[in-house]
Amino acid sequence: MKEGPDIAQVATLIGDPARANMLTALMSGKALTVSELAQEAGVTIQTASSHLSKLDAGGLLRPRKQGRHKYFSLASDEVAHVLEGLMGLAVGAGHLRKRTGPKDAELRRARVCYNHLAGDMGTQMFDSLIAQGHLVLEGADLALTQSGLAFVSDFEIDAEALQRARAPLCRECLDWSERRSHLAGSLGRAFLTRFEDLTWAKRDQKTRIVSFSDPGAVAFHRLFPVAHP
Amino acid sequence: MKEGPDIAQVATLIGDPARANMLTALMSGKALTVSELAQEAGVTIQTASSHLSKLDAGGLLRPRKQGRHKYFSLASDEVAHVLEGLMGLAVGAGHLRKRTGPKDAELRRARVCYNHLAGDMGTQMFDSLIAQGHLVLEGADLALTQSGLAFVSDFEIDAEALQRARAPLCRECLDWSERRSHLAGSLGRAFLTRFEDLTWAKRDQKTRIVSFSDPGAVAFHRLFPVAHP
DNA sequence: TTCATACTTCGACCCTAGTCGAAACATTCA
DNA sequence: TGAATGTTTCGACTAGGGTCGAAGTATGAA
Repeated sequence: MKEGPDIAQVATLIGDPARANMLTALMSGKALTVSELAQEAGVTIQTASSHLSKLDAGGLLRPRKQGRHKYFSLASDEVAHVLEGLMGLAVGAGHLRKRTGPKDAELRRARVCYNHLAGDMGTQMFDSLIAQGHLVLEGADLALTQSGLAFVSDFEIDAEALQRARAPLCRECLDWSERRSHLAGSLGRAFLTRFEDLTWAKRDQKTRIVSFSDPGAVAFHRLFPVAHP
Repeated sequence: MKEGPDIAQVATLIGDPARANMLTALMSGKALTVSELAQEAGVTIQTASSHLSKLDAGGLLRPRKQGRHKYFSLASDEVAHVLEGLMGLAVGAGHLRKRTGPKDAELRRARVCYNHLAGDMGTQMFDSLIAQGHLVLEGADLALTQSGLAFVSDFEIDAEALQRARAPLCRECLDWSERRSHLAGSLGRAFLTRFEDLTWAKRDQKTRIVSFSDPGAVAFHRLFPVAHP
């Protein structure tokens, strides 16, 4: 009956298993080529190409051509956010791909959500920033306080430069494993990058797992203490 | 490659146009029947029933059976949140839905629902009983508290006798004009009977309208005060 | 009881959309 | 230039699922 800009088109796009696998792989934040995504999805390159052009036409991807390679990444934080939300619903429905394995535990502890830190440690960081008064919830929005600005500067992140960019500095992202919020936005990205620069943590290329070194984890917990660990 | 929850299943669920229309209609927060949702989606009732059972199995809906009606609402805020995100991704504006319900103002105000009071005054009574602590929600069930028992006894209703009968004492009933809960069960029936005995109200046999006398309405509102009338 | 309403299940039709092989197109390198 | 690699397009096949008619079940009304 009523037609229009419906959520069905976008959801159908995400709904195909091959495309969902591709999008999940892109949640690592890395840009991947057609061949790589074909392997992730378990289909041939021709099929993958077809899927990717559809995802691109649907505005979910950002393609970048480099020589004879074509790199795809998620179009925006909003896309990643929706995907994370869908994962939460899938977990709630009990539709896990496989039973909880060792990799699953690592994923729950710390993983990459598009380009920022998610999992148990992600929510810990978020909670700690809130508890210390560095971050405040202003209605639906998230804002960095004065003390938060100083805290971030001490950690050698140039928040003011990030603020000048048009991308939102702080955003809340709902965690599918923890069902709680963690920090997204350009600040969330900056934190993860900083962790890597300090060699506190390392991203696994194949999975979305973020593995902290022992001294890195200690430093992390010193920086982001929580009341009841 | 196959880590994390399977977003494809839930996305496929949302991806069908008919189901997407249903979910969009439910974004109003109201509970809708199978027939209503069928009309919203532009499909037959059989098709709608099939879709709704799938959405339910996927954990996206919360069904409530009410006599020969079956009301569906979104399962949680998380579902609504994801749908909102999908709408954001879909280019273009959303569409407004037409409203449903009885047109007659008298029916909206007070009417008989099976054997108990429904309509605006019915939900007022329910809300007031909850607010005064006479009634509590215990999970999915509704229970009369100690103070509620005294309150009912003061109103000369023998709740203990009703409790001995096999019919449930308290039941939640979803209002078809207010789309909110009111009191059903044998206690709900007893309340309405008592209103009639006290000549506070009179029920019209043909139209289901319950008409309160002026002093009856005053007494009713004194007995069941609400915070924001 | 009998009828009416609301919903579910069954069966069959049909059509979209995912899939891959083959081949064309594009880019880099020797 | 030609060979190698990466990606896209075309065509045909096919499975899965959305659709509705008809029959079946459940609840309420007369």
